[in-house]
Amino acid sequence: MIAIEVLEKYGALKKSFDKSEIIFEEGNLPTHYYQIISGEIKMSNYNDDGREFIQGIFYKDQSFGEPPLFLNQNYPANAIAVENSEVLLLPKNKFMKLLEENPKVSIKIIENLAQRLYYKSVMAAEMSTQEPEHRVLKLIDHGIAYFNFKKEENGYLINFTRQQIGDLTGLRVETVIRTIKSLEKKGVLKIINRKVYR
Amino acid sequence: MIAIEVLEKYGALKKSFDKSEIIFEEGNLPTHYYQIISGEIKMSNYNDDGREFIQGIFYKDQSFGEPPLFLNQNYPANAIAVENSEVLLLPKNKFMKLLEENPKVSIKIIENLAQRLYYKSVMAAEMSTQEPEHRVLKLIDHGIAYFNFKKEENGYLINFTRQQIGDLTGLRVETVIRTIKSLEKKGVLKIINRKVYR
DNA sequence: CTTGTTTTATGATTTTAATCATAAATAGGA
DNA sequence: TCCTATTTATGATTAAAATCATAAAACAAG
Repeated sequence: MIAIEVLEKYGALKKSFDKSEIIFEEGNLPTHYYQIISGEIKMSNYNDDGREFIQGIFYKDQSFGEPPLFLNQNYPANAIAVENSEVLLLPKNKFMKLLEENPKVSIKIIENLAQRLYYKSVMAAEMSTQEPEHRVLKLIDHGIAYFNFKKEENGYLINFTRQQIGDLTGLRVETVIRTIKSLEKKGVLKIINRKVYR
Repeated sequence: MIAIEVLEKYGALKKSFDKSEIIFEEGNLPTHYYQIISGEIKMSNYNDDGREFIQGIFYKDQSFGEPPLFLNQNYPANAIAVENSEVLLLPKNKFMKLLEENPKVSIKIIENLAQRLYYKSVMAAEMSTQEPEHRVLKLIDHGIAYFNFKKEENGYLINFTRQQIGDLTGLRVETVIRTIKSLEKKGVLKIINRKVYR
């Protein structure tokens, strides 16, 4: 998103997070801008009885957690490293200075937020009104464009577990497993030794 | 959001929409920035069997439909006037010029998008994992802060129909009616001649 | 290489909101 | 003011995904 040199110029520091390590927690006030150098970070909520909902998964060069930073509101979700990851942290006041002095960066931020809002709009409509097959397929097709699914000989490899797909679509693992099976039977995707291709 | 004089300086024109009139449709490419002068606009989707999902409801001084404008993507939803409304329209190229020449406006846009993303994050988590009572209550409490619910002697008047609440939360009217009844019985809100107060 | 954990898998049962049916109350328009 | 459409309301039934139970396969860690 923002060039690393620019971030470092304003005083950003690199920090490493082990797999499963928490980066920030729901309910806390934001203090930094976060941008991923390497690894994979998820933002998610846990409801009253421990069920997870994944707000989004972020990769190299992507930022996360800005909305509450701009609004001075508490984080609505947790950020957790899915893999060992390196993240650049820039304190809020320095980040705001960076923005003021680099109007082009503001445009980049706008485009990024717009992109995420677009994804949320599409998924919200799906999740509220559509049946499981529709939901899962929409997530997968969206993922091809926005998550880092890689094209292989059998199609795009959907490198999400069934559980992750469930947590992203609001479905249960068993339902996802059955849904994917049914989608395969209909020929819209392939399962090759348990991996899903589209 | 953006001062009317500034918008007009860049060539924005006022346009009136009658109740139920369509402002733009899902699938079309954005051409303008829209900001409400008066009235009420909803953005919503219709799924395969005609069921509606309301993405958001917007009032005086609010803008809508920017994400696809910034991304050059098709609108993911329709915009329809809920009441007779007046809207300022600014063509995309002039809007982009305005942004470039007024960095402070960019910050405003960022804050606005951040706000909407925050709402969507909260509602997405609710809609995917929580039971109807939780969902409806979250929408109402969110609405007190962000929709224009007005404080009256009995509390905040939730000026949504049961159907609208359903379309915003992904529930059916009957379920919303029963849920609201049950919430009243628990004492968390009031129903006074069919109107809901919180 | 062994062991513990995660992921995928399947069948049976239950729960819960959707659906269907019907109607009264209210609001809005002619 | 009357008529029509919308909104609220309630009961009965159904359908669909969640839940529960159980297990094999794959993977990761030591």
